Amino acid sequence: MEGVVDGSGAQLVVAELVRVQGLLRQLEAHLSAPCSVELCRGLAAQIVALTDRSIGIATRSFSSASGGGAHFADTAPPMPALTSCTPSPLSDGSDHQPFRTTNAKKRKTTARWTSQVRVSAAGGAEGPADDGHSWRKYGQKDILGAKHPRGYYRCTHRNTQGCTATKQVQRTDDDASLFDVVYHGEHTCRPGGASAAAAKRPHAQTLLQSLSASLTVNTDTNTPLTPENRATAPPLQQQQSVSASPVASDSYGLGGAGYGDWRCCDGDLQEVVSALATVTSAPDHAAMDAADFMSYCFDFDPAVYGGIVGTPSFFL
DNA sequence: CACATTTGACCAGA
DNA sequence: TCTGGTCAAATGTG
Repeated sequence: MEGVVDGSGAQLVVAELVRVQGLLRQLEAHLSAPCSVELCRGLAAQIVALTDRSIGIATRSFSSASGGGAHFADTAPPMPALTSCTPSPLSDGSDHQPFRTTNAKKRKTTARWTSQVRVSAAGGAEGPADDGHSWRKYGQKDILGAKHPRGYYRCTHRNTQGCTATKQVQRTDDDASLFDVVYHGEHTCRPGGASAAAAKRPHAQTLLQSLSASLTVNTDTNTPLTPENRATAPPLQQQQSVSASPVASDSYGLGGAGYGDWRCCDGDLQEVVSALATVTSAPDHAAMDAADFMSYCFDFDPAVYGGIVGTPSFFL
């Protein structure tokens, strides 16, 4: 793995995971016998808080590592979750292009963006590390006030698979080894380089997705928070955890228990326990360093993505 | 030959 | 009018 993680951070993460596991066992014991809902709720809240802390530790540990190829977004903005990107026509109707029917040069609205990350160059390469998708450069612009031009990329499979994902890459002014990468839309094609990394974490996505859904329900309607009903959900800040972790605070669901009107659903606690227990009892989890933990729990691998950190895709 | 990159021009929103 | 996002012809590469 390319990313270098300091040992103290990894130890902290492991220690936190051990505590999570202990709480899960307590919760399991309470669930097997009649118990106070409030007690279970309290345990669940502790588990959530510990999970957030673990993620935060892993993030900080990873970002402070020196010499590695990975850097985390230091100012990751809150990310509006877009369930789909508006397909843009492949041709438009400018005056001198008779085959165009609509205007594709129309500037996209800011609401279309999905994530912004800061990544490092791969081993001194000219651009950021491979992010697992294949991109085709379609433009470059000098940006006012910026030292370096901005490159515009779209998914190579735009025409063959209708994938509308695009990204913008710009070298940062203050550190030439760092790049700001803004992704638009979502990939509807199959990634290439990420497949190997995905194979390393066979069930983490599914488990954490169900965990997220289980932890976050509307207490008025008793319905889980889903991409479909998210539009009617309360403001994002009511769903966020108090963790300072950029990953956790940008995520829906995990930090949702106990905050705002969206609380842990008692009936789903068993599922939560099962999901968290599986994650924390993952093979060799005790030997995981921070990077491995992040890789296992979230949909990215520093070795593949060069340290990209955004909202895990399954939270979008 | 197919595909990717470069680059000047076009265009719409601010 | 300025700025930034996109187009598309020209060019490069394997």
